[in-house]
Amino acid sequence: MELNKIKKAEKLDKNFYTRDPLTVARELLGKIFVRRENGITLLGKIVETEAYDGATDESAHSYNGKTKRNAVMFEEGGVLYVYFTYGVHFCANVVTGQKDEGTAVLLRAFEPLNNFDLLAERRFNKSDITEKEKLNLTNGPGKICQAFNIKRSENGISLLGNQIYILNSEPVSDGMTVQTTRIGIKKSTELPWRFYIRNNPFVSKK
DNA sequence: ATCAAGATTACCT
DNA sequence: GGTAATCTTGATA
Repeated sequence: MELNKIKKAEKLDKNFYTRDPLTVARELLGKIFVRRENGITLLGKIVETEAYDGATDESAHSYNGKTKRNAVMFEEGGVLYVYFTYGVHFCANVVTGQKDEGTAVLLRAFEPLNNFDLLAERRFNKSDITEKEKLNLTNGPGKICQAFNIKRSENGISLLGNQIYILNSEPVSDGMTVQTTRIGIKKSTELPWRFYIRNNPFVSKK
């Protein structure tokens, strides 16, 4: 079965994460995000990402330097940066680069691969969902965190541990990769730092 | 102490 | 297409 093959893939290592955020954002497409809790393993294929770089990018949380909120973003690549926004949602980022650079990749959408009942319970308070609702499980940064139970307590967690990590996969070809401008920001809107897999139905927006 | 804004989502017309 | 929901943080005083 396909899932068994995925589970045997290798965990992405430190060297993957300590590169620049644009490269990591591009290469994270197609990789398998793993969330383990209480013996349950949730799997999601990463289909949409955005890069943020505090050095030049006014929309990055890290642009104005380190604060209590964004401190994790300044750690060495390979940890998870989780923040709370609009009083409602959490968003999860993969921290990239070297220590004190303040770079990260926002995880914007997954294609869910297993445990659809649990994901549906968390998102819609029911396990039976329509095909349309299935597409709405993890097609946005806040939805990912709700479905995969990522919250404050996961901020700063290492991606090299066994609770949350990412598995390698075949690279997504250039032809299947779309690079465009980011969503939901008001500054640095011209930067083409968003990546998604072409024609994937779980991407948050065309 | 006060206040505005926010890397969003769901629901309304 | 418009907007309410809901709360934490960081800036300013």
